[in-house]
Amino acid sequence: MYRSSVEDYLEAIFNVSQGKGYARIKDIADALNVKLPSVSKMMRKLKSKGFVSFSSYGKVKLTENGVKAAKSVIGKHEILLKLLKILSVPDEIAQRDACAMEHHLSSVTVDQLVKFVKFVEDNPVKPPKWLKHFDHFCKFGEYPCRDKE
Amino acid sequence: MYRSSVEDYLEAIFNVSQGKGYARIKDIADALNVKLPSVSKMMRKLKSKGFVSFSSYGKVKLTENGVKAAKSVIGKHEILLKLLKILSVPDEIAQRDACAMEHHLSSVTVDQLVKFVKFVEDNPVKPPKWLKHFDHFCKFGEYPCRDKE
DNA sequence: GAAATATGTTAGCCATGTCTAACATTTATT
DNA sequence: AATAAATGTTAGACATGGCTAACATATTTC
Repeated sequence: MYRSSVEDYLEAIFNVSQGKGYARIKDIADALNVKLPSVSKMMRKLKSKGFVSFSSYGKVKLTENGVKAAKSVIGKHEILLKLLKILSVPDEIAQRDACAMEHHLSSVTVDQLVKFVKFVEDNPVKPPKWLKHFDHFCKFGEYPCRDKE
Repeated sequence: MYRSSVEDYLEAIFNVSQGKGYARIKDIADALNVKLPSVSKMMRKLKSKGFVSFSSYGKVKLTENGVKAAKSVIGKHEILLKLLKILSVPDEIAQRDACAMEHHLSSVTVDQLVKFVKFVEDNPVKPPKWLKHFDHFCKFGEYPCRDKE
């Protein structure tokens, strides 16, 4: 596979570090489904970019900037995931697609998605009536009734 | 840039061929913002995959399979574009983001997006009430009124 | 604590897709 | 038709990110 990149690594390191406070090369390799040397190589790059601190055979830790960058990626992932779920994309597929698309979302779009998800989640009526209509529309291909929205 | 790939080329060839019925290497290069040799090289690949027919210094034409593949990419692009526009992402940014994400959408997700867009577009009330509420929510950060959806 | 196992590193290769420079072919211009 | 301009090709380089094989260091386990 050729899709992984700096952002995937940051995300993986962040996730793997939860609790432990650091990541091992192996953890990252497992998380991303790549081999150890690929991780070793990438760590040099990440270090040179100031995203991680680590020395040979040691623990990988995100720097402050690394955490910031990781959170940004994870934020995109989460928001895409929420959107896809709202649109009734099955969980597993939503996960995969969110993962694949997260690198390509501009911040403007992210902002809009955030607003949309908030709009849905904060709606006083849960779930919002129109969403129920959407569910119905998905199942039957037509509106539940001609004058609801 | 490193993001272009077979799918981008197919899309570009399809678009450029509209009307003329074929594409020149230069057209494609301009459309994708790459140099001529990059296109030459990719054409060999596309030809070997059976997506285009073309011979040196000649015209590039999509094969039947090429057209099919191109249309699939373009479909994804369009549906993403529509979704982003519904969510009030500015046109230019929606274009760029749709382009960047189109390669990563699974067909299941595409199906859902198609349904969602259809749900919005076919709604008897135009624009749907909830969408107007969303607009309001975007502008003011709150619902227009406590009992509408 | 010595041997076995697990983890990490280095070196070197592969594939993708980009580029420039040099050369080839077409097409347009005069 | 000869020259100039535009377009296309080839060769060779670079960067990214993946891999295997061989070696190095840690960690277990006995």
